Amino acid sequence: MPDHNTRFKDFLELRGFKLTRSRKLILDAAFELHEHFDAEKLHDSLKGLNVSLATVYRTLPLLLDAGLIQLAMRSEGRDRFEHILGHPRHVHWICENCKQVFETNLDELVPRIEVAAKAQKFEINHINISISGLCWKCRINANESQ
Amino acid sequence: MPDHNTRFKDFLELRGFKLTRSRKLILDAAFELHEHFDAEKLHDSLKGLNVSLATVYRTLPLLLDAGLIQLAMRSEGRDRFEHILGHPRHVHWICENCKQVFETNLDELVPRIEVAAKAQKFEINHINISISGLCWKCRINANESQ
DNA sequence: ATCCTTAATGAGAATCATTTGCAACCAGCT
DNA sequence: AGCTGGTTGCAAATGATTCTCATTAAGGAT
Ligand SMILES: [Mn+2]
Ligand SMILES: [Mn+2]
Ligand SMILES: [Zn+2]
Ligand SMILES: [Zn+2]
Repeated sequence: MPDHNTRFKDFLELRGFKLTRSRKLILDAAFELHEHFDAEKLHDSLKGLNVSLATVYRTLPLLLDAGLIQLAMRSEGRDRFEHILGHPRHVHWICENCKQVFETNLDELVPRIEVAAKAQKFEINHINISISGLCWKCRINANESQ
Repeated sequence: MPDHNTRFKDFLELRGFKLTRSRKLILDAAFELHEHFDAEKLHDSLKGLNVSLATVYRTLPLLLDAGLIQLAMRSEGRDRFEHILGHPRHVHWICENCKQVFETNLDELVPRIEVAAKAQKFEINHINISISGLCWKCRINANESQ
């Protein structure tokens, strides 16, 4: 059984929640998508399995609490998530023009953040760093057309 | 005339937009609020001045484009903004329990981010760093009750 | 200062992601 | 197999944000 499955099982047990068919399917779908996803995309990937969109919405907070997924960003009016296990922490670079999202390693920034956390006795649960601007392709186009 | 006023005027002129009564009022209100605000709070601070909420929503993107305000965070389903001029860049530490927001200086992290930006030829427009977890007060309470 | 053109506004309706109510269901335990 | 309280699908509700449209008012021209 994959790591994330046992982790979800343990989490639910601890909370007194039940491991249901829908929850299993949603978790697996979240780990089969190797890109950012919103509730609807996750639901689409379960087409034909009779899992309701409402249940997807209800399960997302559980996966968040369990530390299995995280909110990657909010764009175009929707929350976009990504699964965590197996994906190292990273920075999101979002091009305001073409909306593409690039990722870079976050490790080098973490020690400095942890120092700041210690200074104020803050217990870090989740670090979100997103940087918006123009990707190199869109910079070139912007220069050409000016 | 305050710095932000001339800046807004110039911005609107450059874009061929008009400097209207409502826009002036909204800008001033945004700089009189010295805390994070959402559209409704900004609108409330204009109570009695006959500025519609729709116009507040329409003006927010202008202030963003003009670099006068920035999206600080999204919480409880609403976008929260803050004015920029006079406020140095900072990290947001959000307590998941009491929802309080703390701020720390961001300058030490910026050089590293800029190196990463250069490496991928990304033009930074806005850096957003928010860290969620537990503030020191809520950590104590969490320990006591366990 | 008055005209003119056209963008901007207020008010309310519309949109749409997310949440919720509820009756039927089912996971976990005896 | 029988209980029981959590869970689900479905549909309706919610609420932040956007849009429509008739009316108003910037601001350049006269
Ligand atoms: Mn990512
Ligand atoms: Mn702030
Ligand atoms: Zn781009
Ligand atoms: Zn707290």
